[in-house]
Amino acid sequence: MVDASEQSPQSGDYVRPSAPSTPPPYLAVLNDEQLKAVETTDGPVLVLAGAGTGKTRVLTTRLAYLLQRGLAWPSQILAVTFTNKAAREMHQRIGDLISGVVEGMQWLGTFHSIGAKILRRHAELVGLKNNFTILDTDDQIRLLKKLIVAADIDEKRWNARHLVSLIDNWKNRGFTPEKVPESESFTFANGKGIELYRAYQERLKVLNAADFGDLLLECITLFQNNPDVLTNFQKRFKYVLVDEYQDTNVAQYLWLRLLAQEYKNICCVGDDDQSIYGWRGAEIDNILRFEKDFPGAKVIRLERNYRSTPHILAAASGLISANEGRLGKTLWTGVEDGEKVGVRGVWDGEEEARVIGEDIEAYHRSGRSLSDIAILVRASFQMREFEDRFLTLSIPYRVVGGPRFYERAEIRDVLAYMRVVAQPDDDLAFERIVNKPKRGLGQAAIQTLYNLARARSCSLTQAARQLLDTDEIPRARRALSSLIQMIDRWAAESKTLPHTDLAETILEESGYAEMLQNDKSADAPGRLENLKELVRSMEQFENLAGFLEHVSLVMENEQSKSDDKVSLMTLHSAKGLEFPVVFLPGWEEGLFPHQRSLDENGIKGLEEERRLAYVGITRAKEISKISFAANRRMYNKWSSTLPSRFMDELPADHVEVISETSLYGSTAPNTSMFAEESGPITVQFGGGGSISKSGYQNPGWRRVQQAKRRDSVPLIEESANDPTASDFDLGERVFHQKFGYGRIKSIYGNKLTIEFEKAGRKKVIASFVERH
DNA sequence: TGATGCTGCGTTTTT
DNA sequence: CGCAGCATCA
Repeated sequence: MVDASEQSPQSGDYVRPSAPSTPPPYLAVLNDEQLKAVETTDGPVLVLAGAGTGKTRVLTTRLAYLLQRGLAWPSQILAVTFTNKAAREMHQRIGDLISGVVEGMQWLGTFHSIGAKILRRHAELVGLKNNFTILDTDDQIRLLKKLIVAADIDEKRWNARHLVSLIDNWKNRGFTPEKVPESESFTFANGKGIELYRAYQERLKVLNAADFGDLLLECITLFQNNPDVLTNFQKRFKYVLVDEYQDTNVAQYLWLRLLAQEYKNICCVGDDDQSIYGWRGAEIDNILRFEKDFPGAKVIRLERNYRSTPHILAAASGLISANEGRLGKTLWTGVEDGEKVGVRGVWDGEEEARVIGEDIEAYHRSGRSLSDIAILVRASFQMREFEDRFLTLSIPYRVVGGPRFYERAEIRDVLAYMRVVAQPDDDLAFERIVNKPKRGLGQAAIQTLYNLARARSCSLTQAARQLLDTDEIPRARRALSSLIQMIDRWAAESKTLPHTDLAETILEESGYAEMLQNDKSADAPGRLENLKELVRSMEQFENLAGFLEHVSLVMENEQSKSDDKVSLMTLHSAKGLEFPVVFLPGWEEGLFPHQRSLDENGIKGLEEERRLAYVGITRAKEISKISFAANRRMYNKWSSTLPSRFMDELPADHVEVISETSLYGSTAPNTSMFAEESGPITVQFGGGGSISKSGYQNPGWRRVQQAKRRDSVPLIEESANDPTASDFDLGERVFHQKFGYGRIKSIYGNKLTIEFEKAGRKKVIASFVERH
């Protein structure tokens, strides 16, 4: 075990105890723990890398070290990441460290790209051809919809989207149809779920296609059924490196374990406190269990933080310590002082946006770049108010993680043409283009095609070829024939023609370009422009297959970071980023932690939400400002909200209450600083989650419990749209816990303006005052 | 084949 | 409330 005590917070600069005679320069920049993580090359290693502790540096240096010490050839190292961005960054940085070696690193990439690579080499062993298509969620839904209808199941009751997530879930957990547990077999359409899963897998084989889950699961199947193939890979990979291990799912774990079996030199880097993707299959237990899963594992903690100020670190650490299931780390920094984490209550979302906007303007005036500033929200609907505000203030901003290029309809259409050319059995692509542009191949013709394909269990293009030899479809025959001829011609040309030229040919000959040119709608020119962009982007690829692989595996969403703009994004997409100034709005019960997370996943959900909060705070280098609104409009209904329980979990010493408004009173001391313990309390979101069993005892939590007990019926207050909804009258004399006696001057929904005898005019929530 | 009206849904998102 | 997806009709 590694003892963090070895390096005390005081020893900022240190001398390594037994430095090798000539330490390579790239090792000299590491601290003790980092160095240990790099030099511990034998056996399983878990590097627990807290936020901002130099994780990427360790990963890349370790790679460089392995290579430079001659411990492995570039081709003998398997290095996996989750995102293309991370893979690219690693690639880049290794190249910077040692030139000329990166080209040989064929096994550096995302789980999915490497899975696809392995699968393509041995596709025939799992019933695919090596040019198989990779389907995205959209394709999956369309395919499953058909299977559901074909199985005579009411698609409205049991919708395809739901089944897709079930199947994905099974695949994430490493279940082929045979292995799905009995207990889960009835979760869809009274037990037909598994049948559909099986039918879906069969259909994929006919279509010569794999979905994302298959890229790993089929790999595992391949390894299990073909020991020789597995052995071959095991012997190849002398070293295995895994980034963001806390995000791995069960299938990925199994995959890794199989591959690392021979040498057992597996190094996983991650942070259990930053596991925020449980909802899409990430299994936090993978990292928690590491030492059990890999006997003899060494655990190295990176705890020195190079990003944030002590207050920010302490606030985040205090918050996350409320979680039970964690390995535990103590982050520290050599940096001195800095601002406390700001916490601010506002009236509503609009005010929140206004106040943050003012702050941003002030920071900007005092010389900060806008690109130093980020606003991190829990849910994307929160972005709107900020966008509105930024527009009126003309503050330039960028939304990170918007709609994606490859998801646009016109792009998908043209890609479908290319898919059919590259892989004629790709029915989903064929269906997409068969009558686009319109060529008179309507419902009836397609149905005939479809029936034949099903009967022969072949693909649509194969069925089409057979149909053309008959008199089955007299009317559409000519159109179908010419379409098939076109596809054949393109397929032939694809062997000689550069793929960009082919793309242009397809655009012209298919009539797709013409269709857009004749389209008079406002966005048609933009679509054409997108298509040109698509063709341009193909240039950097060697061939059509390479390009298509890229498209299906890389949902690129790069933005030029160079402009000076405020960043607006969700907490999820902020992971891995850092900003000098971070605003964290919307810390309200029900929104954050999100009610749904609590309802569906109980305490596990709550802990994941808390990790999300931790991720949010730790994005900040210098300044971090949290806020919550007392009222929030969702789906155009006003609701009063309670401050997030996470607010209560921030250690008071590291928090500063910013109270420009006298919303809840300004003198509230520490922990339960915002809540009025008196007065009837309404909570926005309903539902009694299974979390009530939890042992959470903080004030915020207790308040929610109280509220639930008090009025067991409606937890949702939705009357506020109606200006007369409050049961107070104008001019009525009321009493407020904090402000004393006063008279109501105006009423809007549950907001009252009251002229207090001592405190003056204040806006308060109706439920916080009582008649007098 | 296109337009129209209705219903249901509304957290996070990569590959 | 606003939107997407569907069904229905002309």
